Amino acid sequence: MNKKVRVRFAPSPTGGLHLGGVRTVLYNYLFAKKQGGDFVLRIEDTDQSRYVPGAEQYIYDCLEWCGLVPDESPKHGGPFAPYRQSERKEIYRSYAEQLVSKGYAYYAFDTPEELEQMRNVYKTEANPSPQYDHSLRMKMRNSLSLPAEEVKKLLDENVRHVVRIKMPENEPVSFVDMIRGEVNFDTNIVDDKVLLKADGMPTYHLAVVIDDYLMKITHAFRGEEWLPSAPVHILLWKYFGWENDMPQWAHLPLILGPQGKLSKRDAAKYGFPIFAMNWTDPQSGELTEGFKERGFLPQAFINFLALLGWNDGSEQEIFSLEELIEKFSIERVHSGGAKFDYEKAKWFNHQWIKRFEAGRLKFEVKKTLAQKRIDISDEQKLEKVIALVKDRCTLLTDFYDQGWFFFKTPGEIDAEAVKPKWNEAKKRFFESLKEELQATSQWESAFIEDGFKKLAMIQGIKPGELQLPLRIMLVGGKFGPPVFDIAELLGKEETLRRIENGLAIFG
RNA sequence: GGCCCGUUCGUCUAAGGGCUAGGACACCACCCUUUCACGGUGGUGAUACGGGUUCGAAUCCCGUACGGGCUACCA
Repeated sequence: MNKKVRVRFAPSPTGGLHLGGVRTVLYNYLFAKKQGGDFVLRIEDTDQSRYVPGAEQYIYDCLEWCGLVPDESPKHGGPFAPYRQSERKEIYRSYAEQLVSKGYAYYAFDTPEELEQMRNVYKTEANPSPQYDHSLRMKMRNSLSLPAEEVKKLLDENVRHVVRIKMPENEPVSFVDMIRGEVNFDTNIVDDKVLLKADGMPTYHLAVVIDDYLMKITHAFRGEEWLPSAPVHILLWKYFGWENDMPQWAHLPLILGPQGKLSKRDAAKYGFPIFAMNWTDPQSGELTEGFKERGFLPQAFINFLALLGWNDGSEQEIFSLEELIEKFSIERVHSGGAKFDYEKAKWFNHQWIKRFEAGRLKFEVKKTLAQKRIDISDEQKLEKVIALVKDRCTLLTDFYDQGWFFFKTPGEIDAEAVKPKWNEAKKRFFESLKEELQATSQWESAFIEDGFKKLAMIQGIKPGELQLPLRIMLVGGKFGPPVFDIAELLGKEETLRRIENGLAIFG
């Protein structure tokens, strides 16, 4: 009997979607799709104090850009709605109470101040962060330590309280991680985690177990930072009596920055993006640039993320999403963290730009140019420009630097590159070139080059010495594709105009 | 401090007991190119350390070191 594969991702709408998050989605998605299963997106807004308006929509936007569209989500709907945890409050409460009545959890009435005090009192050098656990719980104010009638009174009076799991003493917990193999813990080292907060919202620990169960999740992938709390989740599955339905776990390695874990500071310090798309914090107004806006193609973004911690064992590096789905295997995911290398990320983008036909890039390039106030009316010309310059573009934004002069007459001209070697003979050459081009009816790169070289020979000047001045006249500087290709694309009229301009400047 | 996870060129990684440890990014040189790139050829460069097990260890085991994560009414 094969259960249909269902994997889930549970982002919290607290800000930008970073590389680690996208990669987790990607691996979830690849794993599910490979087996014809479902990719479920659940919104983890269990902490309303951290909820950022707009962040949920932003997550959908990022996933859509990446091409990783969920089968079920608050936005897309599905058979297990609602998928937003704030809309499932009642469910969590009743399950938490079930746990209390079974004796696996208890009510705790300690105030934040009392918890703070506990931590200060029991803090020692050997134990810098004392935990609310089996050794201390009887010294705190909860339904285990307090007389039953007092507990009842407190509950009747609606005194603020939480539900905590009662972690057993000295009980080994082990599970098999799909990436790491068997992982063992001792329950002594984990504290009595809060399951239901005083505001009635669940913590991640409770929500993840209940929702994975109710939504029939078969595989749960998440970041390595969750490994230490895995025993809490394993125990909850057991306490609810759902052990046979527990998903298989995979804890993905972290993505690291140049010095330790990848952070927004790294992004600022080293000048590379860490979010999929631009994220503006609605509170501070602070903008963090995304890969999309930096000029990445989603195919390249997905490609390099997939390879950051996984490979198919061959030497292939360029994969489409379809190929990734076909070749992905969780067994080949690394257990060690991977440092993010922006240079390599750019290389992937370059590869994708090169492999795409000009027509396929047209839409994106047009947008990029529009941002630099170059509006395209002639789409055919744009396509030709793209075909001509794309091999030298790493980011989509490079199309501006490589191609703006096809659409705009250069204002500033790098005259210094020409003037020192400028003379009467060269002036005469360009004047006669102008006349010859004027007269020609054939306007094609090879033909122009041929005429140019013949004329140079007649006048006794090396063509090489004349190419740079021509280039400067046409584009304004020492850059761009082969100069006669530029002339062809520019058209006869514009080429002649720019040669005239150049002659006026060089004298 | 405690617990957990990890460790192959600078970076991402291949090699799951057996050739001179392979590839990619980056870097360097040469070629191509009378611009800048692309491209081509070649080069520098790694099994953290110490013990075992074995005819044989990057690979299995133990210890050490280093790195990372967790240790919240955050996820």
